[in-house]
Formats: sequence, C-alpha cells, structure tokens
Amino acid sequence: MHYKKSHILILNNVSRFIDLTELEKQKYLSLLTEISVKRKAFLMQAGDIASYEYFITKGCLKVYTLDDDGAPHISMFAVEDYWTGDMASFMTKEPTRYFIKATEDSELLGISRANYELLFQEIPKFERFYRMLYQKSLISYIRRSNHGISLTAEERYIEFKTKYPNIVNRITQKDLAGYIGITPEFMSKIITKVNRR
Amino acid sequence: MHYKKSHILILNNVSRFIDLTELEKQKYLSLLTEISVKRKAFLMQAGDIASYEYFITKGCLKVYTLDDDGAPHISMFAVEDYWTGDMASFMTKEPTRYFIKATEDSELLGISRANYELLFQEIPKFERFYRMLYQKSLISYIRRSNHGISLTAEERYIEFKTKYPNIVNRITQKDLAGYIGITPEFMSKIITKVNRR
DNA sequence: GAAAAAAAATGAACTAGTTTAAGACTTTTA
DNA sequence: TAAAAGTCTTAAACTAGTTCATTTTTTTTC
Repeated sequence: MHYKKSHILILNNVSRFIDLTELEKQKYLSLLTEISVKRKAFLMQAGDIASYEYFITKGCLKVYTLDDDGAPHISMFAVEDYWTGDMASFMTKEPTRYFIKATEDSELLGISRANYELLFQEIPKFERFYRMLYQKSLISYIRRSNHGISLTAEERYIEFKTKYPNIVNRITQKDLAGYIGITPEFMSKIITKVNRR
Repeated sequence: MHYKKSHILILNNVSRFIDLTELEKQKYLSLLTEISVKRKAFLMQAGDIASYEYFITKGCLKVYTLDDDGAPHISMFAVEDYWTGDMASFMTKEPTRYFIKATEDSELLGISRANYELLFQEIPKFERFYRMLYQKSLISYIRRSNHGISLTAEERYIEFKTKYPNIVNRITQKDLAGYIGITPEFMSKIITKVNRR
C-alpha cells in the first residue's frame, strides 16, 4: 500500500507513540478531512465553535488572541508536522477566543468532534496516542512558560531563534514580537542590537 | 466496601472521567503508596529524578524552580484533590529542576513509575483517564498562560484572589509574589493599594 | 511596474516593576 | 519566653519595556 505525502506525514507522527495495522491506518485516514487555507485566510476566528482539531501537512499558521486593547498575543506558530486548534472549545463546545490565520498557503488534515469520539471506539489504541501526545505537549508547555518567565525579551528572542531557526525566517518581525510578548518597536530594537554584535 | 478518606478522595477524582468496578478500585489503590511530608520538608529537589507522581489528600505544597539569580518562581500551589510532580522528569528520567516543598503538614498518594506503566496494562481504562486529565490540564495551562500575559501584576493578583480564595490565606505574601511573578516588595505595594479601596 | 498598504526603524517621553536598604512586625525554635 | 529568623512595609533611585509620532523600506495588489 502506498499513501500520499500528507498521509505518510500524519501516520509517521502517530507512529511515534502507537503501532497501527494496515487496516487501522486506513480506518484512521478515513476519519480525516483534507483542508486547504490560502495565505491570510482564517481557519478559525474568535466566537467560532472549534469543530476540528488540525494537523498541518504544509504551510504555516499563527494562533493568537486579541487582548482588551486589541493587541495580538501569538501563542504558537504551527508548521508542518504540528497539531493545532483550540482544544478548550473543541471539548466544551464553547466559543473560542482564538484566531488561526494562515501566513502561507497551507494544507491540513482535520478531525471532527464526531470522528474524534468515534476514533476511540474504533481504535482504542488512540486513547494511548492522545494520552502521550497531551502529556508531551503539557511537558513542553510547562517548560516553556516556566523557562520564559525569568528571561529578558532579548534572551527569549535568542532562544526562539536558536530553537526554531526554520520558523524565524518564515514569519514577520511583528508576529515574532507578538509571540515573544513585546511591542514590534522593541522587537526591532532588540534585533538591531543583537545583529550589531 | 468502605474506604479510608484519602482513598475516597482519589477514587472520586478518578471517577470524573472513568467508571471502575470494585475490583478495579482495589487493584488501583494497591498500586498507590501513602506518603507524609512535614511542613518545610521537601518532596522533591532539583537534581532528583522524579520517581512518583502525586495526588494530595491533605495539606499544601509549593512547586517552584530557582532562576539563575536564585530567585524562586512558583509554578503551582498544590492542595487537596490536586495532582502534582514533575512529569518531564517522571517520563524521561532526567533530573528535575523543580523543588516541591510542603507549606503545611501534608498527606499524599504516590504512584511509582513502574506502577504507572503497570496500571495501563492492568486497567487499560486508565489510558483514557490520563488522556482526559492531561487534556484538561493542558486546557487550563494554556488558558492561564495566555490570559496572564496581557494583565498587570495587580490584575493577576485580584484574579488569583478571586479564583482561589481558599489558597490565598494559606500561603505567604512572598510565595504569592513568586507565583504572580513579581518581587515581594511590589506584592506588598499592590496589596496595600488594593486593600485601601 | 506604480500605487497602496504593511512592516520595520528610530527616537523621545513615559510607566510598571526592580533593586537596595532599613526598620517594624510575626513566627519559629530552643 | 527570649532570641533568632523570617516576613512585611516603606521609600528613593533605577531599568526594561511601552507609547506615540515620524520616516524609511519592503511587500502586496491591481
């Protein structure tokens, strides 16, 4: 059996934690929906109810909220091989406070709420997959937010650049500022300063 | 069958997500270890390898790291009905960077790494329990860190006080500062200011 | 490929939070 | 129950990051 590129990518991702038989692979893939988003288009907007969780097979998207002053706070950049969505809204069916906007033409595989539930019934192994996926996300989330707290903005910038060299040059400086948690003006100052060295 | 108080507490916690038979309950409880920590004693110290995950049945503990300047950053206060530990170290067997110190005499139920693995073999339902527990933690973690970013220290203080009125008066102002992410001096100013209203 | 829109740079005035230091108050311990 | 240790308060000088306003550069769009 040979699969299309996007399917190979997601099956590989899943195989980090669980082994699937050919039949299970096909069953799993049949529960997914292919989605395309053009650059600047929204995959999700505040007020929507998240009815999918997404896996990115191509492109780049930014996940962000707007604070009371309308300033964007970017919580992640999602590129190939990343999972994204708003799990809170997906689980509770409450409206999301997030925007997810493509910064490049992107391709995704989505799983709907109904199929997500079905998945656990059909292939209980997926409880384990998600248990381990969430565990890993939780670990890196905790690590990031704990580590970030004691660093200056400049240190956080250098860290991001070192950790995600492939992402840095795919996003604007303004969006990076929104992720680092500072104003674009201060981001500009930091970059000038760091490059001067 | 009647259980001791601490066992009722943890079974209740588990039953939020999965139903266990009497036999499964007893099996589960048999995999747990009872642990007592005196006030000011450490449950975990940086450099240790976390060999347990903990459920608190009585008391209060603070979970924190020390930054390069030796300043404490408190990531959570764990009280009755909370889970705590360092999942990263528990999973990877790498040394932890956390300290967990009891701020009151405390009682916990611990699950060892070996028993945690065993649990999934013996009662596969627990994959689901942990999947849902981690999912829920992830949601509140993301919510907290995203929400916190746009608030001033004063707003974060008021929010904490409103959300956890029962915790505020069990901890020192200094520890609260370490949690809010400010100096004890500034915490003192904020409290004076807020109370003056 | 010109016009419009968005992003980036620069600088001056400002503010939330830090640092340092010292004294008052509380809690712990012997 | 006295001494020691830790916590809280106050205040002045300081700094990382913001705000606002303007100009330059880059990207997008028709």
